Amino acid sequence: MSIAPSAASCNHLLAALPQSELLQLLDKCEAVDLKFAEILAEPGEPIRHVYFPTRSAIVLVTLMDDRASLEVGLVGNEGIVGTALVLDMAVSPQRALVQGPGAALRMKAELFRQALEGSPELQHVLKRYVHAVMAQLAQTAGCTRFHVVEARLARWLLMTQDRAHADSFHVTHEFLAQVLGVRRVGITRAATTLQARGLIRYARGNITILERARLEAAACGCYAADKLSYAHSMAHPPQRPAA
Amino acid sequence: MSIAPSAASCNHLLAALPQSELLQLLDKCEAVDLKFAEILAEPGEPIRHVYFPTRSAIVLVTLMDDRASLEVGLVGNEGIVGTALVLDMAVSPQRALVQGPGAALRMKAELFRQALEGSPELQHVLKRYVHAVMAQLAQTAGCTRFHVVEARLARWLLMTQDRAHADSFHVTHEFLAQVLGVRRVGITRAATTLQARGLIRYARGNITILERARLEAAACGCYAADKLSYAHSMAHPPQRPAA
DNA sequence: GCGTGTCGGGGCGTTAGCGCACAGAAGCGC
DNA sequence: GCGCTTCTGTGCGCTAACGCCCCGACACGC
Repeated sequence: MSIAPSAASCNHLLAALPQSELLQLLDKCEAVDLKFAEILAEPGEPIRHVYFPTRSAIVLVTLMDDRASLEVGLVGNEGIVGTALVLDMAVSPQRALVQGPGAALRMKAELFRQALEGSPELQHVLKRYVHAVMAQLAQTAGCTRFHVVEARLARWLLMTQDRAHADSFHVTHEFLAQVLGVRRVGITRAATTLQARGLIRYARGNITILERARLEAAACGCYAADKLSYAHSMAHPPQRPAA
Repeated sequence: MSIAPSAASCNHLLAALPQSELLQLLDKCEAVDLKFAEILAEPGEPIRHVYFPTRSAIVLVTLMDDRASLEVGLVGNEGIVGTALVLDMAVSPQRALVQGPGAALRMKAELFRQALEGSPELQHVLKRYVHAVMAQLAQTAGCTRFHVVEARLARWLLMTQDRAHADSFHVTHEFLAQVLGVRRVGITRAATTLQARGLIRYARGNITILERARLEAAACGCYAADKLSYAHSMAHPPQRPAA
């Protein structure tokens, strides 16, 4: 099975690789179609595949006591699911849950590990991505602590839009509550306000972003901070640090 | 200047290295004595040195809008300050602040980068440490969201005790408030309760842990979870993943 | 058409933590 | 010993979010 490099380069990490490396990698990948609510990894369990989303979005969720959970990462076509492997670990620390169904490339963990070992370029790109994830994680932690639900919701919608590449997508209040670590009612309130202000529209799980610019204004600064930090982490990805 | 390997191996990461690698590394290190409240790194600024604490503790703090800040990491003799370098990045995403003054080894960033490039062993150990840090970051994010100040304070004291290797250390309520991202008064309340229950004692910035076992019971499960997760990440550190 | 499940909305009392302001107490320099 | 600074304790009103429970509305399958 052969995957067109053009399709693969929807993923920014893959796109950052030199053509030759990319082709080698694609040889070991298979194209998959991720279904909504599919679980790609469970905390404590060995990682079987890594995923390069091309047109899909995955949330990383940390599970606390029983009912409580919290999003600690959002992966779209700028990233990869399975960062633990980059850090020489075999098991996932979080649950990876498909939120935006769609296309992704996946690769068996063992093949990925080998590819990594053989390619300093790949290592470099992925290490920088891991750095971006860490920075985002720290930002999210602060955001969760200090910002109100409405602003956090706005931020999340923007981040998702960036990753889903669509103005509208499927997410219920219930799901958002899990992700943001609040009650469903909290989401309802915040979403109602945003809708009343004409920034979004939603009905039965389908959310549409109407006015992106104003939604950005409604979000906390974390959204902008994240973008900046990501851009900074991934700047000049094809170069080795020695360069 | 030569540093005794015995002193160096107070740091778990260094201790995990083969003797030959360790000696090479120590050659490029210098022993320093970190002062309380010293700032080792600022967000956005290039990292000048990495630090291997041997008998000191450093907090990593993410700065939000102006007054607000939040601890996102605690580094003692199990870790290193400057993980960004392991991920091929040159700048620190957070502020690194000395909380427990004491001895550390430090190394110029450039020498460290070279050492890293020349030693897969070192890379391996550090990558696994980065993984542990990430896992802890996710845990902390959830903890900050869901757990009450008292439990979080208990957890923090335990973690600090583990890193400071002393039953008593210097931290004011004000400092703790910054670190846990709450008001000073919130700390006062929680600390008063813990003191009334006989778990700790404090006076003018000097906190003493009296009953560790009961303090562990007062802390949220995150403390235990962290320990487990760290142990898991650092298991078999000297082996390559291929082994 | 009708039931059933999913989704969104509302109410009500409770609570953890906030912001602010002030007061006592212990250490430190001079 | 005096005064300043740092550290800790208290009071008060406020608010974001909680837990719980129920209702209406829409959608889909039969």
